[in-house]
Amino acid sequence: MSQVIRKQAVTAEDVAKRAGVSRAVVSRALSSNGSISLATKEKVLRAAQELGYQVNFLAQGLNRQRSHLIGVIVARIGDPFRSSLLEGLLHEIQRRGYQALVTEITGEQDLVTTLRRFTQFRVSGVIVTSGKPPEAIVNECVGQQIPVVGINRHPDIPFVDFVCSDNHRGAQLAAEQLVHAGCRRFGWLINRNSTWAGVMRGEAFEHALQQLDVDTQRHLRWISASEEGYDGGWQAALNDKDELPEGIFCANAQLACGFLDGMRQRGKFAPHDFHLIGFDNTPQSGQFSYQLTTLHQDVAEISRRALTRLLERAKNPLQPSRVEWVKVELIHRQTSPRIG
Amino acid sequence: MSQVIRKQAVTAEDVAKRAGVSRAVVSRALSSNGSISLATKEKVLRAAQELGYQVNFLAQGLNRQRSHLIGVIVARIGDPFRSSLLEGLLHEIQRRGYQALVTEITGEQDLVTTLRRFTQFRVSGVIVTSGKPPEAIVNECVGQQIPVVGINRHPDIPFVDFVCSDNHRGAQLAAEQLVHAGCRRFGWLINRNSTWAGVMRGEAFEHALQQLDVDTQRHLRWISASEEGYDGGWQAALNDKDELPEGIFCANAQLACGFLDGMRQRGKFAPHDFHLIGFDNTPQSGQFSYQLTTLHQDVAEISRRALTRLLERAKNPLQPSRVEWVKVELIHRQTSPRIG
DNA sequence: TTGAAAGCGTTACCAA
DNA sequence: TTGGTAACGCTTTCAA
Repeated sequence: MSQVIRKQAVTAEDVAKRAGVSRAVVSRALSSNGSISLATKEKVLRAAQELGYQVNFLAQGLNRQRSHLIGVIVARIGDPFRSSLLEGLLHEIQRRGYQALVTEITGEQDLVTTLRRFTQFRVSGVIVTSGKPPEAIVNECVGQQIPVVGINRHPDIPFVDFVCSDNHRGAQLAAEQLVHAGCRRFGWLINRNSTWAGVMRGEAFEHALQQLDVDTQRHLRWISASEEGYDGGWQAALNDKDELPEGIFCANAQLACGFLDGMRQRGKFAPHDFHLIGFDNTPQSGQFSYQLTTLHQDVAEISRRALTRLLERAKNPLQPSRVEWVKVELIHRQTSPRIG
Repeated sequence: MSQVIRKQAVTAEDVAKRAGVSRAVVSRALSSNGSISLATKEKVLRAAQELGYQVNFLAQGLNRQRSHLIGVIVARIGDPFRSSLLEGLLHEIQRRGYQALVTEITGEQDLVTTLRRFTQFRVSGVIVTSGKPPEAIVNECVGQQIPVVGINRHPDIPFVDFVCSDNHRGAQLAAEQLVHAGCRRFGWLINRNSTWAGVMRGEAFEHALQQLDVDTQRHLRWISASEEGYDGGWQAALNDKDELPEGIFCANAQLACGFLDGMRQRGKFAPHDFHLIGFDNTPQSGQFSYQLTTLHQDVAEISRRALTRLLERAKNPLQPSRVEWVKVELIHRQTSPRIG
């Protein structure tokens, strides 16, 4: 039979009493901070165990001026890539003994509110995976010694670190694959109001094609989607009435899947009628119905690096801003098969 | 030029000094808790504004014995339905002025750790979307007056509320659709170690078929997937060598998409060779390549109800456990088209 | 090594 | 209506 016993939480005071020592000793025993004899330490730990003592993180954080919380800013987690990034971050945050505070923002203005709220909780760090926080509010964080790291964001804020997939290399791999596959006319598919990462991939793609002697003025065409995600790609495929390029590179996976489906609807198939390479390598892109050739973003590695940067900067807040480029890998699937 | 000014956070003391009042008055002015004259209130608010004062939530929480945090337990957010549920919950939590503490668990044993950690932050409530927490630890929460609500979980813990999609009604709608579409032999696709919700859908499906005069002993067959998600469905389709049922109901969307693809691989297509109805209505199920007929789970409504339950129970912790069934809707798409 | 005591920033009770 | 003050539970300095 289940019994609910209403009880006050056990405090350090209780443990101290039971172990016959002072509150201070209890604190030392549990935080291994300050000297204590092995005997008393064990005595205290046993007492704590017996009483089921749990530190009150609010009190601890108040005293230390820092909680064990890490704030994470996300957006549109319905998007498979974003949810897998969040998953990676949660995993890493928890692995290192922190607890994630997650906020989903829907517009840039939410960023200020959110960041401010994070500071009110005295977070140990902030991870921004979406939006571009105004420098003023980021400086408030920096001023309060709260490390901030941006993921796949434009690295242009002092004292903030950035971890990005290597878009440059990714675009290069895509360009090489398409050129070697024999494509001569190219397309670059991206939605309006794309993120910095998307824009960068496009520029890098153009540059990489030029390096491969493609006359991008004549043979590279931009295909613009009016909205983001699957629907954007779908619409773009249906609306684009110009000649279909032979090799298309796309800013992300969702857009690519939508485009692929839109083209199917029009009776055009990859790789027969065109080649298509996406970005992200979401689970969906590997499914039977898509089999999208794509650049893989190493979410686990990105997450690890983000946390490492955060903890590094906590130790040394004023070190110069660092940018880390995480390796990407070309996954060969049906929409642009491996050559040779 | 950006300037980082290192500064201590502004405290209520600072505001008090500036407004020429006591700390206590500042607290009242901001929390509208306790009496205060309009004049002084405005004076204080102005001072707070000028100094950019932000309440320290750690201190506030310590004093009030309750933070503005709500703990959310999730798993496998790579799964589209789960990420959209999380999205709905985050939205609702933020809308009500709380902050979400999110933990992803990978096994049942993480639940205890997580729940305990939530209590250490003195959360205002806990939302469990995955796993089955041991009653003992839930009772610890209840004992500390922390409301707990389960989503799509088996409602069997005292003093805990539950919000579930109406699986019973969903299965009934599916059965009716399939029967009316002329199916005579039925299949029920689910993965081993399914959640309670999945199992319930299966039982309800069987029951609904019986109500429609189907001899389920002879004409309902279970198709079991050895793993969950898309891959589970895919494998099930490839491995299942018995006669293909005419009408198949599936425990969730991912499994259904995988099954659909696996069948395609085998040269079988819906709705030509069989009908298929899934659950969840994830974005993917509406895409051109799947067009899955499916039961829609109203994530927004589920989230709203969950929060409402939580706040209700905070006021009245010992009220009897409540279960709310949220309406589901059959979305007619290609894998089992609307009849007539 | 240990304990006393001074915070950490709020809130809430109780007098005034 | 207001201000003083005692919590809230923990950490850390400083003496002992």
